[in-house]
Parts: sequence; C-alpha cells; structure tokens
Amino acid sequence: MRVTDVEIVRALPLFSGMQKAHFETLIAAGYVQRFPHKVALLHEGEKPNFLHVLVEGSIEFSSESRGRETTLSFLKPPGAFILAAVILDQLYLKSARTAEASMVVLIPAEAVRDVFDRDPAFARAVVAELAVRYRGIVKDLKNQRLRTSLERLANWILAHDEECGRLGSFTIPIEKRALAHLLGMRPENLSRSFAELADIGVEVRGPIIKINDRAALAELAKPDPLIDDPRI
Amino acid sequence: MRVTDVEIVRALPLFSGMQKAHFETLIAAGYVQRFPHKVALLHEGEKPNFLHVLVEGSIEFSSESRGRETTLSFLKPPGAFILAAVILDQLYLKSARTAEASMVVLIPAEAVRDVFDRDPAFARAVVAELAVRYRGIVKDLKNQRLRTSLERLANWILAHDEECGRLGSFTIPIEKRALAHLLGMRPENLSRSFAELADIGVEVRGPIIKINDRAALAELAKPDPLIDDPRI
DNA sequence: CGTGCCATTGACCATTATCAAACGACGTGG
DNA sequence: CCACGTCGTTTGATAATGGTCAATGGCACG
Repeated sequence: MRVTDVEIVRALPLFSGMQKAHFETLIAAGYVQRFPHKVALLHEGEKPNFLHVLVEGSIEFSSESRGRETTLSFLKPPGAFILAAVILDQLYLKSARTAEASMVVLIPAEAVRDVFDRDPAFARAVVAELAVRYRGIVKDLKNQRLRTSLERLANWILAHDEECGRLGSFTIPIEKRALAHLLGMRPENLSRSFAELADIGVEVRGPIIKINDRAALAELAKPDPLIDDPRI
Repeated sequence: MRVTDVEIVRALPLFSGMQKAHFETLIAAGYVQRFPHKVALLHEGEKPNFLHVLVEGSIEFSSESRGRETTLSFLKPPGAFILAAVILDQLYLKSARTAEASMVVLIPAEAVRDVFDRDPAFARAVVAELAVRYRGIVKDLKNQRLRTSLERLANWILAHDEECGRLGSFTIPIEKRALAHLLGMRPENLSRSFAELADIGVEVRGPIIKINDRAALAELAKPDPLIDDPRI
C-alpha cells in the first residue's frame, strides 16, 4: 500500500482517533485494490468479509427485488462503507458497484471487529459514523415519503448547486439514468421533470444545469433543513 | 423510580453490559414519566435533552413537511429512542408521540454522552443498537422504493402474522389510519387494498385479519428476507 | 340521543410507470 | 471519412398506482 493511501485512510474521522498500534494492525491486514468503472464489489445478501474504504473514485449502492432496481446512494471519497454489516457480522443489504474507476482499501472484517473491541476511540468513531449514516437515511426516507419526484428533483438541484458553491450552474456528476434511480424515479420521468422545470427557469443542456430563477425553484422545492441540510 | 423499572432498563442490551457505577449514574440522573395516549414527547427540529427509554406502552414516530405527514415507525417496549440525535447532540429528525398510555425513562443527554465516553461496553452497545436501527431503515427505504402499497400491505400482514406466532389470524395492534401512514399510504387506499386482498383469501372484519390462503398471499407479497426478515 | 371520529365507498384527479419509437452522441470498422 | 451500431436520452401514448374530495355508515362516548 502506498504511503499516501495509508495517510488518506488514517485521516478519516473513523480512523484518526484510534491508537497507532491498532491502526497499524488494521492496515497491515488490509490491502488496496483498484477497480474499473461499473464493477460489482458486492451483492446484497452476501456476508461481507471486508470493511471497504473508498480512497478514489465513487461507489453506487443499489438494491433489487421482484425485478425492480433502485439506487440508494452514492459515496464519494474519502469514506468507509459496509460498516454496519461488518460490525454486526450480518448479511449486506445493498449491492455496491463502482460508478467510476476507483481505489478501495479492504480491511478484513474480523480485524475490524477485533480492534473495535479493544480500542474505545475507534468504537466511538464507529458510533459517530453510524449515527451520521442513520440520520442520512432517515432523511432519504422522509424525502421519498413526503415529496413527489418533481419536488425531489428540484431539491436535489438546489442541494447540489449548494454543494458546488452556489454558482447557479453545475454539471451533473453522474448519468441522468443514474440520477433518476437515485431520486427514486424512471429515466423517462426525469426527462419530463426537467422539461417541467424549464418553465421556472431551469436550463438543461446535456449534463449542464443552470438555475436562472433560484427563488422560483426554491418556491417549488420548498427545501426543508431537516431533509436537505447535510450539516444537520 | 421503582425497582422493577430500573431492572427493565438495566436488562436492555443497551445497558446490560455497562459498569454498575456508570449505570447508576445514568439512573440517578434520570427519572420516570407516564404519559397518556397521543401525547407529543418531542417534535422534529428540537434538540433532544434526554435519551428516552420506553418501558411500557408504545411510541409512534412521524415526520411532516409541506403539510404532508407520514409515520416512520412504531416502537414497542423495551427500547431506547432518540439515540442518534443524543449521541451527536443534534436536532431530532422525527416527532414522537405516545400511541397508547406509556411509561418512559428519561436520561439526560449530557449524562449519556458522558458515560458513553468513559464506558467502552456502553459504547459498544450503542454501536450495536445504531447498526441494527440503521439496517432497519435501509429495509424501510427498500420496502418503499421497490414495492407498491398493496405489496407493502401484503408483506406487512405476513410479517405481523409471523410475529404473532404464525396463527393465520391476528388483531391489528393500531388504528387502520395509523397502519396506512406506517405503510406510506392514505387510509382510503388501505381500505381499497384490503378489499383487493379479500379476493385472495384475506378476511378483514374490523381489526381482525384472517389469512385463509397463505400461499396466495405470499405469491402476491413475494416476501424478501433482505427486506422483511427482522433477524437479518 | 347527539356528536365526533374512524372506516368505507365512489368519483375524480395527479403522479408515476410502462411500452414504443425516434433522436442524437459517440465509437468502431469498413 | 463515412456508414453503422450502441447506448443514453427524449417524446408520445397509455395504463397503473395513489391521492383528494365528498358522502355515508358504524360505533363509542358523553
């Protein structure tokens, strides 16, 4: 493993507070792997053997049932995933695949549980991570239950613009079909929703989105901090 | 606080492993409160001052936005709630109200965070609790995204019958309107869905549900362990 | 008895999915 | 360099799903 990769992992809140020796145990047991675009890292229903840490690239999490599929989230580096399943040693509930060429650090689940039992600082960091994730998914469920797909799209545009520095214009970081699945809708529907938003000043040219009338968009979206604010 | 109440709390996985002294600190700082039916314990957006432990009764968790409301879950005793918000000292994302007359143990959030930092066993129990809750909500989101309301109802009936001992018949433990909101639908729609299920042998008389043809119901529901099995 | 609340039913509308076709960008092979 | 296929996107038509509004019936409680 390259020194810089180790440093990226060490800098994660999840690992930064733990004892040096314990961290080195984990790193020694782990290894780095690179994956091309669209490679399945694991399928729902499998028992995970490794805690995954995304160092570079991005990961898409999805789930499937009765022939239907949905995207639950995307992860950008740096960040750990499959934490809950690893800690509980239970089946993974989602499938994960690379959304672009990615680099992942794999740490044996056994080692993670081991250190978790011996390093209080690590245990606390795991708690913080899980609590944040838990809250994130509560927001996702609220978003899904309390909003129409058009409203979810409008809020996603506002939130993503915010994330990009509130420039009023940005490039969609994923394919539109992937965005549709993330928002819990079909690609056809996303197209039509974009068309509707054109009426209130949202310009879409290919992957580029421009907000011409933020007030109008916000009026439609009615963003709610308890759903949309990532800091809360 | 009555001794039996203290024992109920101590028996919870969340508290059973921690040091006696720490537990007694928490209990000394906390107190018991009884609430009648339909009392709001807290509103989304508030900063929680107490970790709540439900000893008796039941609690409904809901959320509201743009004038729409939805029920996210119910909790039966014994169980703790508002854990993630207490640990992170952040705003609560849901509202909680009693779904029947209930008894709740309130433990100051400050004390919880304090002990959490000093008692590794407690920290580990918090992790386990959060991980289980996290997985529960992932299942809820999958349930919502991958199924129609009729399918959610069919699976709820199967799961609840299972929980009641697979007797093929049970009484709905909550009002139908509450069940509708829990399943992410309107009461009117729930009525119609029950009517549809009558065609495949689901008898509904008032709050009593009888499954006459489990195979047919399962054929419609297509239960998925990664969504419906509470042990996974 | 009223009165109020829940459940049900009907009519209608909004939202979303499905199926099909056409379009357009892009890369490959002739 | 162009023809062609592939794949993502868009558009249209239609159907399924779910929500809204209104009216009615039943039941509990005062």
